[in-house]
Amino acid sequence: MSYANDMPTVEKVARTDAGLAAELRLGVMRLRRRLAGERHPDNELSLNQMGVLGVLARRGELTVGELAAAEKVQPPSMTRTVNCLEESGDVVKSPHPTDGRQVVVGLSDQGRDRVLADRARRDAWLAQRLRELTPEERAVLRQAAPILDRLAQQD
Amino acid sequence: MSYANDMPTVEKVARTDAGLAAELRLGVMRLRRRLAGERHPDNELSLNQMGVLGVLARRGELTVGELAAAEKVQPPSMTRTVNCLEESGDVVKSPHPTDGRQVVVGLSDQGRDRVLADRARRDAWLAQRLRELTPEERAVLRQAAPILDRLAQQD
DNA sequence: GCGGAATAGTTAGCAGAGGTAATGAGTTAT
DNA sequence: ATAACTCATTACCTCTGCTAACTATTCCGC
Repeated sequence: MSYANDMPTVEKVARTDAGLAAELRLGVMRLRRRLAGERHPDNELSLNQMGVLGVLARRGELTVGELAAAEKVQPPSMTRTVNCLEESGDVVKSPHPTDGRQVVVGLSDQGRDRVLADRARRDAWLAQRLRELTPEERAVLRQAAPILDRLAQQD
Repeated sequence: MSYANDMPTVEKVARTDAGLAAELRLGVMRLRRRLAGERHPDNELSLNQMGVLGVLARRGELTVGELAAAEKVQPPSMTRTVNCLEESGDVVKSPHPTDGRQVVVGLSDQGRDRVLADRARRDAWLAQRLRELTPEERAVLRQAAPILDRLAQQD
């Protein structure tokens, strides 16, 4: 564990909750920025679009509202993302069978293909970095990932 | 450890590096989104501005280029953020003593006051959530925070 | 059954934060 | 002295999020 030595940016000040909050915030913001930047030319889908396709791949067809809740965005934002995905032919919108207000969104065949191919490329950078970590560090992140997501899910 | 049960969004698929990458990406993106939203009215500084003030508070005066590198953004983006902070009186720009091309950015007294006051408010939401975790979970995040930041730092 | 409240989605408009390309000013090297 | 490079800035564009306002549909109370 020598990584703290050459890291002037994040010192070991995460002792208090406030300190941990600050460190976590910085790390999350920077990592997300890097992730957004690591979008090769062959990957025409944005991070958000990939996120939506990923949720659809995991959970099957969902309504716009459910997608918005899952991704923790407001409905209008999800409408835009879904419209964009529909235009590119990756998702299909269909009317809800019993409730005429709702719209059901599902993956198209193209979208299903794409989510696999693009996910591999999309996560290549991060997966490569993960591979460069020690097994212990990976274990920490493996435990941390669901906690992070849970933090994001809370009201 | 029962949290995985009521979390359909993030299953325990983070066994492979690719799976971990995907989970981590989702968690980071969602948490960052929540963080950006949790900005009370009395907090007039944006997340990025806070980030820059935080770096200056830790590392002292830096040039625009160094700040851009630290926050992993392109120089023009940092110029804009710094200009905004200068306008609000939180940082001071001064010419580099030996190199006329560079611009040195430092915290003003007001900025130094503000970084303390606002950081407390800014992290209140996250700190509160952290307090609701178990000590073990906090320990995981405490280990994870520097790893996340290190992932973001890598070329 | 019908009229008002609630809900789902959309549209319109705005702000923040990021990027690239081109420019200007200053420094370094030939 | 001039050519080449570096740092910061300017100009412009994109993406992604938000709120507010509107439409369409459903649900509820009478």
